[in-house]
Amino acid sequence: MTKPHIPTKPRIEDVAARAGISAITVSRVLRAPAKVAPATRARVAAAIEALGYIPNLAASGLASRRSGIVALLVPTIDNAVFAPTVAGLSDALAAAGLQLLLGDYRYSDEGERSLVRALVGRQPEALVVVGIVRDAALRAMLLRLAIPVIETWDLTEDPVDTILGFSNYEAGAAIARHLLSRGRSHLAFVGGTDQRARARGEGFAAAIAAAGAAPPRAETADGSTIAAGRRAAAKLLVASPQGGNEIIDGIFFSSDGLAIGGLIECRHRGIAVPGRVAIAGLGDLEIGRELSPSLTTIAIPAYEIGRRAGEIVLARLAGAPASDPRGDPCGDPRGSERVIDLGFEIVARESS
Amino acid sequence: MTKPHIPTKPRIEDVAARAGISAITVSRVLRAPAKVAPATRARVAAAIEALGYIPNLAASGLASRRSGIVALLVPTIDNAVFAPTVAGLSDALAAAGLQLLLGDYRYSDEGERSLVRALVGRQPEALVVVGIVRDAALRAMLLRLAIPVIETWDLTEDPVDTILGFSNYEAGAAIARHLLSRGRSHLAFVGGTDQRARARGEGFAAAIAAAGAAPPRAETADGSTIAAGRRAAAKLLVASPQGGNEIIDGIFFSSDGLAIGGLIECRHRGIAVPGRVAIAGLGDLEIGRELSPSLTTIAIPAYEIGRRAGEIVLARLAGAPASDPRGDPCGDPRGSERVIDLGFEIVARESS
DNA sequence: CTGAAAGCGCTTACAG
DNA sequence: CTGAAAGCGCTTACAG
Repeated sequence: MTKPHIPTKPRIEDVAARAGISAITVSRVLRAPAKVAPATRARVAAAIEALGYIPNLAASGLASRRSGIVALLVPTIDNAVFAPTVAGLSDALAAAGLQLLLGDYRYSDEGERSLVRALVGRQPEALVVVGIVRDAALRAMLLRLAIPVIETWDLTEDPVDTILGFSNYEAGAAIARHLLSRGRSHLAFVGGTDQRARARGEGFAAAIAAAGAAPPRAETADGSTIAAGRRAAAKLLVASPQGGNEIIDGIFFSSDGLAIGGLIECRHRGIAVPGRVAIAGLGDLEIGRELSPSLTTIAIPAYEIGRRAGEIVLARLAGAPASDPRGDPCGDPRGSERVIDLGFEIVARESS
Repeated sequence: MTKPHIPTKPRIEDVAARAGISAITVSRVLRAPAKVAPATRARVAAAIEALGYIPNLAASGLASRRSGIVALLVPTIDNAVFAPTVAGLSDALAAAGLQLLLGDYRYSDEGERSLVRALVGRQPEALVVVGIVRDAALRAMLLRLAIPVIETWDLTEDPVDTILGFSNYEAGAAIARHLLSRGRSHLAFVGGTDQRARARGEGFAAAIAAAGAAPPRAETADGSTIAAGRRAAAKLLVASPQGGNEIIDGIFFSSDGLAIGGLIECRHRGIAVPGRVAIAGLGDLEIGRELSPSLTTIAIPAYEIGRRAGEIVLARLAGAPASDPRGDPCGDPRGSERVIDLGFEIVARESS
């Protein structure tokens, strides 16, 4: 008596043979079990179990033209502020059995292009991007793809498809008004070079101009580390030769990581916060709440952005129409919005 | 004169037709350009460019049996300590054109099983896991898969295939000895419920026992948040009814996030660190270096773990043999090591 | 240096 | 409720 042969990598045919039926019925048990007789279903299940069969999702996706993949493009995975967005998206998609293919382009334009090509090659059913796709060729490519493309963490009037987030420009403006309302008049901005940080800086400067205050000084920071924040703060806090009039009394850092560096640099230099200088960041990291002084920040609904992006993807895959790119007010009333503002919140704490 | 039709989703056949050659030659241009005549290559490149052709990687993987995917399984993406490992792996794989498929099982055993099945269904060429695979059925499945499986962030004598990391048990023991050497005698451990945190706690307790000191108290923490660290610290710092003899003078938290919570709870309660209680964590987060007092911690080569894991995967895919599971000392001398200890480092700072 | 044939492991209509 | 045929978009030997 020989043991039945168990193939190392069983295919659907092996399961079918063992269950004494055809491959197509095995496929049905996996995809539409209600259409299969209970007895057959049980035999197939037993065969799957016995063989340890795991469907080849690449083959399945090729045949069905549904990959079961949603691609997510982030500037960098190594930034705590995006983690909740990834988690929110992952939660929303997991419920529908969709897998997340994560690409991290390290804030490089060239990296973004080649990464999108690599991700798109996997035939994702939708693409979620942290940020706005600016490259014209890339936009054109995504448009032709005809899959849902959800841009996030920003707003624009002409998204590729749908954008979901908040206005970085308005966030910068709001924190400027907050600092001005606290009596600060010599403000500075510390930000990264990415588009969102720049927009925050522009809004910050615009609100200051609108209030008639002195234009803000600006320092560039690499990344979102505490060390980068310290370096930028150090440059700003060196007393200028012109004297007291030029002394900065409020700094907005484009992210909490940088702002914490600012807080720490002030402590090291014996500069009182908020006594002599007020400090604010963005992201509402947990540590900012716990420091002394606690950090004023702009809270972003990061998890919510991810979750809503996932829900929009699911609705679209389930057949909801894309919104009308022409913005026709008489268009299909079911057409979803193209621009969804989830807002932000100024969280005033001890540092301002 | 009609414009040539450009298909929405061009296939390799469309490119071939436009270049006036066969599909197989297009495939060669993509995979082995040196084998194609330069003139042909140029025509194909022009056609690819004109059509915006992006190869279907699912079809390509199915035909070639090489998916170009490496799967990475992490307990949670929402934990800063693993981010460098993801980055290191991503860096190593990107150089070889391999894509990272990231799965996040949220510390749930059931989630781990179903996630592994989903990842494996994509036919990854290797699997990297943060942690040790303990589930016997899962181990058996991975063994049958016959792909490289690299477990990380821990050590064990019987990895599925290869393990790369450090001894969590020894890390706990080392930090216990450090605290004892600082004259601390009433120690406590705060840790999560995951396997690695438990191992750290066991090593901690064992070293304390070996030194003849009082056994450590232990508190469980959920996750790795500052808030969880504060809660656990608060329980430990309540003076016990028995009086001074029971007062804890040193706490090891299984991660820096928790330890920072401990630091903050002490500050709120007016408990001197390290005066009355010493505090230590694990992970060497940037913030720990900058706090006052700065945080004593166990530095883990997290980026290095990811990068080395990637290099091992690449070597194996390039044909390096798997090490002999039987550990035969006379076996193939090229066989790579099964257990690679990258060590850890006690970073003594002000908090201890 | 280039191509015709076969096949990777599935699913989609279509029949019955 | 179940199955035979055709095909998803590629690549692998094999020829020439």
